[in-house]
Amino acid sequence: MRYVMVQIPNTSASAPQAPSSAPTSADVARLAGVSRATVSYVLNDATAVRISEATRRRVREAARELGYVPHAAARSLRAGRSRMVLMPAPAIPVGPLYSAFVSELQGALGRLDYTVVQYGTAAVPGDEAARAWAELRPVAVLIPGFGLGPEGVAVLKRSGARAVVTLGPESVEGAHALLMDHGSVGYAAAGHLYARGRRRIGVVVPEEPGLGAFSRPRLAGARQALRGTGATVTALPLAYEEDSATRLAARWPELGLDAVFAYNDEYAMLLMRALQDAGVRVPEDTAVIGSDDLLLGRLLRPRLSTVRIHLPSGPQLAELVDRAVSDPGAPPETHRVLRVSVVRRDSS
Amino acid sequence: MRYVMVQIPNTSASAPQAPSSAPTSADVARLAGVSRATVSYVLNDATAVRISEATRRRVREAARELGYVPHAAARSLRAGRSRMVLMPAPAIPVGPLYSAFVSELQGALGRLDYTVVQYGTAAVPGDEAARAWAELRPVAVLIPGFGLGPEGVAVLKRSGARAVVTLGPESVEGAHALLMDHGSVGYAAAGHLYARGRRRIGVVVPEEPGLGAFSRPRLAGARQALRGTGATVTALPLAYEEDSATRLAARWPELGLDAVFAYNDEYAMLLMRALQDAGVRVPEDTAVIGSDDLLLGRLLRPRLSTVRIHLPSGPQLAELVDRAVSDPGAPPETHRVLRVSVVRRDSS
DNA sequence: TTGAAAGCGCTACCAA
DNA sequence: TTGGTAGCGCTTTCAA
Repeated sequence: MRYVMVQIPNTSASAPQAPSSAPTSADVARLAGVSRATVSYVLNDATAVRISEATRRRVREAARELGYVPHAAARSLRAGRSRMVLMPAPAIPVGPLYSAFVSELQGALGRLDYTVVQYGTAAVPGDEAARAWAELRPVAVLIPGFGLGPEGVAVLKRSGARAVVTLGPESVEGAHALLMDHGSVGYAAAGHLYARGRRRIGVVVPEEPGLGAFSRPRLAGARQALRGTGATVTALPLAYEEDSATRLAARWPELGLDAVFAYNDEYAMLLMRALQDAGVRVPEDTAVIGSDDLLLGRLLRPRLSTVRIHLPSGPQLAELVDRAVSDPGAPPETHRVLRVSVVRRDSS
Repeated sequence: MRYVMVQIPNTSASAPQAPSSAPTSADVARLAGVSRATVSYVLNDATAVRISEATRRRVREAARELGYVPHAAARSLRAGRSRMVLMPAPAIPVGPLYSAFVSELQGALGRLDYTVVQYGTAAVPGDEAARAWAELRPVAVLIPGFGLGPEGVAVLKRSGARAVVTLGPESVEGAHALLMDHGSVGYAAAGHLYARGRRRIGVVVPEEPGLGAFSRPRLAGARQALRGTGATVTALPLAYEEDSATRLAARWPELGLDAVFAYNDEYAMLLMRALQDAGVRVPEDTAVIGSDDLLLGRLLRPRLSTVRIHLPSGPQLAELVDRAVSDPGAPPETHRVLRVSVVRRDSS
């Protein structure tokens, strides 16, 4: 006859509250000497049932003692819905403007009792990614940028997302849209330069991949602002490196430009320095304007003119999300949220 | 006799695949004419069972047709574990350095088949937040910054987190630690200034809340570098605004400093401009050094000296996480990951 | 005032 | 090769 070693599971009676695994509401119930239902009532402050104060205390005490933490997945599985708002993290590093916006938005949604989660998207193409997001069954999805097609929206909605909101250059069929038309940035910049008497205008287009989504519309906006005026627009590819700026500045005489919209303040600072080093006077020979109104831009001499960009307020967007969640049947709203204003300093 | 209008639920036989709710594996099974078990086998490419090619195709076809997306919560509830790595989003807007690091890390973890999720923490105090994170039952938690106590770590572990890793200034009982000792930044900066012959050294301390976690150790590091040398260290509160810098620069003569470590390149640029405007010559009267090696710092004249900070590589950290998850019993590792090097340019 | 039990969607064991 | 089924942790009727 042979004997076999058997490992006794440590949830046996001999080890009442083994720390090997997370305590469940059943554990709490056992310790408090009540049913699981009662535990649920107490911990969720259910108003429909009346539980004696003594029982409440016992349950709370037991939960605290065990370090009970409810299981969100189990809860939302049972409930059929969650309070998770999913937001794919932008693939490219994004500036302080956007960071502040996201942070404010998270706060506002948190106050409405949503849990905001940024999904580390990496570089998965649109409708593929939508499936991954849908697996989490978020109640709402906020998608910065673009790359999501109507098909992706449908996947999300079919899997229970009650609100899909895109924050990007164009609206997508079936989703709410916060239109951030970067064309207006280029439009404002070019309009300003034209008003200052400039007629041969360069527009910096970053070579960094991933910025095309912003730079293309900005260039197009500049073109549109000058359409029919006789002024010219020249696209100027530029990498975010000193070398690249130096090379571009060296070509300046042959380009014959009298102004440049440099995509944003960082590229503007880079280019302006290179131009000055190459003997181009700013703003006399060439006017320069950036965007984003970074503090650092004000430190240069001449102080950098810029296009200030106003993103929507967090509470405002949170409100939209909440409304959409409450009434998923409502037709998609489209808001143009990117407001823009020119801040003229000394470089233009 | 009275009649009552009854709304026929659209999951009835008359509407086989109503889009009202997300299709489940049972729906797929029904459409394919197989059992739910078979659906699970096919869609998960289970190797333990052999399913005929014809059946596989039928199942796949049905899933595609219904737009079936598996329910992650149900899956991990059943499995008892998830592949979610949770990372609280830092409360304060953080620079490109850190963004790049996070992005790289996400990629690396993604390649190891983890799902990275940034939890919008807002400003919940440490051990309170830990409970919220624990509700999601992540398999690992990466905590940037600090503010989490041993109690929080325990909560996370008890609720199933197999790896808890802190990325911050000090290690926490029970958790793996990637020690990012910002003292070394101050140490390197002050050491450099001393080696350049400076003896009365200012250290900028940002007034912005939330930066204290970085600025305090940097200041302390500078003090430590100069301990016993006879050189002095003066803390210089500075807000990230032109006014504040102007006021500080106005006090410069009375401060009698011959060098300043300006927290980082941004504050350094701000202060250097103000100093120059106030007639202080850089580096002759006062040497200036920042940190982070921003491109923009090279654009100033004199070019800004800086302390370059090297964060750990994403794959390296991903490896650590994966190891910790595989072997949760292993003792916590502590790695000093913040490497630092001085880049001298013209301002020091 | 409390408890028993069903069931959310999924996977894995065991039988057929 | 496929199906039946238990059960993960939770909430919520319905009964007692």
